[in-house]
Amino acid sequence: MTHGYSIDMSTDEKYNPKIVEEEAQAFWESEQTFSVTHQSDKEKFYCLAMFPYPSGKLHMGHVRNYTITDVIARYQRMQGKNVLHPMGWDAFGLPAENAAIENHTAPAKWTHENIAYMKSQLKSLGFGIDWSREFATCDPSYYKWEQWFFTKLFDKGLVYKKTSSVNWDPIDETVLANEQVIDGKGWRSGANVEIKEIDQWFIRITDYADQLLNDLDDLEQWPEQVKTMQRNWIGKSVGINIIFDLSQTIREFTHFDVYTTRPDTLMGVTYLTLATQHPIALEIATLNPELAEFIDNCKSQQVSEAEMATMEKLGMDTGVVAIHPLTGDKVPVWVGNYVLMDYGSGAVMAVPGHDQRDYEFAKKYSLPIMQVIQSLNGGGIETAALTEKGVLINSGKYNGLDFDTAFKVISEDLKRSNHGSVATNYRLRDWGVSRQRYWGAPIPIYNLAEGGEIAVPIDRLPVILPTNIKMDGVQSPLKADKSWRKAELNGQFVEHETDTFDTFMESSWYYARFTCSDDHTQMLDPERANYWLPVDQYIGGIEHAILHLLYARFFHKLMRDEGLVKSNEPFKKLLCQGMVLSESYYYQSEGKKIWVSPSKAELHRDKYGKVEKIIDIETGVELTSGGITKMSKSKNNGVDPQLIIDKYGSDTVRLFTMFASPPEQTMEWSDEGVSGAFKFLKKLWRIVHDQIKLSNEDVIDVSILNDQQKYLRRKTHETIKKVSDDFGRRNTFNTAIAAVMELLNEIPKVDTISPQSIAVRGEAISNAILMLNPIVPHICNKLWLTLGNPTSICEIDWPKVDELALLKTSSIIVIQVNGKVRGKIEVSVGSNDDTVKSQALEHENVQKFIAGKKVKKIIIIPNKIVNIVISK
RNA sequence: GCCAGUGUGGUGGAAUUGGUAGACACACGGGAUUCAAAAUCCCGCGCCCUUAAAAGCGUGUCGGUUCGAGUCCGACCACUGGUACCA
Repeated sequence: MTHGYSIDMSTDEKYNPKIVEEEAQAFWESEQTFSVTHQSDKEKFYCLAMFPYPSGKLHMGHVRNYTITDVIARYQRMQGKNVLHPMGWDAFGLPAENAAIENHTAPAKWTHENIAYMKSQLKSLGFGIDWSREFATCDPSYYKWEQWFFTKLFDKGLVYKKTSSVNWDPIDETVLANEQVIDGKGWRSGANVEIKEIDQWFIRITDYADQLLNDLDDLEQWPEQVKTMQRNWIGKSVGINIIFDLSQTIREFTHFDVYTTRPDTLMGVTYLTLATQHPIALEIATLNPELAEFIDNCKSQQVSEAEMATMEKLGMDTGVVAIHPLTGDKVPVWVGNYVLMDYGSGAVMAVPGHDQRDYEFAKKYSLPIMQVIQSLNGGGIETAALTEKGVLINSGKYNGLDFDTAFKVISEDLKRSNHGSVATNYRLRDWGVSRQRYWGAPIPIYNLAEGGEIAVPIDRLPVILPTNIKMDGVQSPLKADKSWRKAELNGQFVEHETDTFDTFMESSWYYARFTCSDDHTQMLDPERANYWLPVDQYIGGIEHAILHLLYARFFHKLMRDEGLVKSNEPFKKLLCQGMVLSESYYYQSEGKKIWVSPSKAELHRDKYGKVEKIIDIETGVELTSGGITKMSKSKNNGVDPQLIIDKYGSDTVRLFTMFASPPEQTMEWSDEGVSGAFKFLKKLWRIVHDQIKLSNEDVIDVSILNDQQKYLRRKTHETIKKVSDDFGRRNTFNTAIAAVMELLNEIPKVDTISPQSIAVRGEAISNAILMLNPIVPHICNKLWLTLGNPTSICEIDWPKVDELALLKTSSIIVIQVNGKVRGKIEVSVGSNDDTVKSQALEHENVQKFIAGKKVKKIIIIPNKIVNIVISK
């Protein structure tokens, strides 16, 4: 270590984090402090962090996430609750396959090594975790129950197989994840990625769309932004399915459907667009080589929504026309690359006058644009589509109708002629759970020789993933292993399904399994699951706001309907923490940016403390700041938590992480901030050791306290009040820490001689230690004993506010003139408004501003502000 | 593109319900202690004018509501997360 200590301090008075932390951790381990069992007589609190993917070692995001969780868990424990704080591993996934190819090892080996290392790191950070409940999702004893549950869903008809699109790498002959497609090319092969249609398994989440939407209203302790995102994602809309007849029959096709939420614009339809894979489009293409070529070219695109929405929209006239269901007019039918066959009916109606994307498409291909809605401010459609709702024009008998009436009348007319009906639609699509990958839970299905599928019988579960394999990056070892695929059922040959589950399956129910992970006879033990669930506080990254949280909510409802749990929702209170950022630095070399780790950058500041020069300490090269960005490999700006733990100890890392910013915001890493946190812990250590030297036996007698002593007592209890609110309700640990720092800064203002002063100081210090305990538990564990307390701080309750200590006799009131601060006065608490008014008007500086002006009115906010409003 | 956020001193951030903008820290400057340094302690620290006090300006930009706006409303700019196969 590079830090010095006061020379006059004896050995045990030095703050040595290594000794203090090892001692505390050994104590918790030997006492089994954090192992819990369900006790129906005690109030429970289930505190859960999103479990980590075992990628190798902990990163700062993990440290932040698990520190927040641990602080809340320890705080709730001090409230006397039975706190469950478990941990496990989200162990299946793509990175293990990539690492396996790179290192020529099996994904299982890599994963288990990572788990062992990361577990040791979590222990060294002093998190109060009940490790007896630990599991990894790649354990057959875990995914067995997931497979069992899937077969239940299969029996209930909630599971089905259908064709859907994937990114296909034609060189590696493999399916690519969206993140493996870079600029339209496969990341490994560099081949142009194509869209391919394959058969996949789906779970009917859309059957639960209404529940998932409506139950959001019951989640009072979820951030509003997350609920809004989920509502928009589910995207419930009421519209009309409209049938367009073809003017001529194409093979067996006489018509097709489109869905619209704007039937009021139906008279403005000037063309219709089919997906390139629409059966009618494919049929027309057999006789139209030009169209066939267009459709073929459209294959070279990706499946991601962002890509679909931003790519150039291309289309082609099929030459076929459809009949407008209201007017009987002929409407041209186009094929477009921006309509996907997977979603909805694979066809859309285009109203370029009132939809911006249609407008741009119509301009590009010189298609007619019609205005059928009148603008409120009289605007036309010369430069852009008019998307607001309004009164219908150019719509024949519908002219003059507003949106609601037009919707009703037009839908009735369509219904009468059997050309449409009102329909509720969701943006949400069914959950595709098939992955054409190896490192996942095998989907428990037998494919029958004569076609069709059945669920693997319960007595044959789990379908075990072979782990002794080699990966080459081309084909999944599961698909390649012919003997694994073979199976026999009732004397018939059947084949195991070779697709594995989406890893969101495992992360959708792990929180429930933690309540009873030792039960190998059933998926969940109802007694324990219903005692602990729902999770009282769930904590994880905002990046999971939609997918993970929606799938987990869905799974919970599925488990409820299977009779496994009683609650409707899995997570009562949700906290989404922000990302961890750090400064990045680079220099230019041969036109390329070479990124240098922040640990190698030396900052030179001017006399105002502003950075004026950055030097690479290894090469002496001058560096440029690349800004503060998310810690990443590509910018070489990651900070390894282990290095900081080794240098300063876990308490310093925990303190800095909690102090740097409130949990929901992004957190910026700063080496100076870390050493500041360490400095504070040394100060805390010294304050306690100075106090015990004062050797005082007196207890506080409130009747004999002087003003100074009363002030410190009030500060102590104000701080307890604030910190309790910050921990329990607001989850703002940064302001809680700041409040304790303020309290400690007040202590030196009280003398060290009078016994009552020493007692009041002692009260402030003891409470500060208790309040800091959830954040920096190792040092508090030690200092609590140093203060002479006989029992461990783990057994002590959270401090209580003495309301009498909070009473004040006077308060400072700000005087404003026309909203600007012009002075301050001290008034006794309970003064009447007239007294306050006259005192305010007499204030010398205020007089300067109101002299010769007419006072129009005076606004009084009790104990805070007097605002004198004068004419200008 | 679409959905959801964020923007405050040199820096991280505070201001919880529309009521003193900058708490608490970091950095920096000055001082004490020291043979010297580290560590520690004390003082100062939004900008501008100034010996000082007072005034003026100031929460991404422009506009609005209000006695009073960082906070509410409208428009815009920049950045971030998600966008269904990264987890």
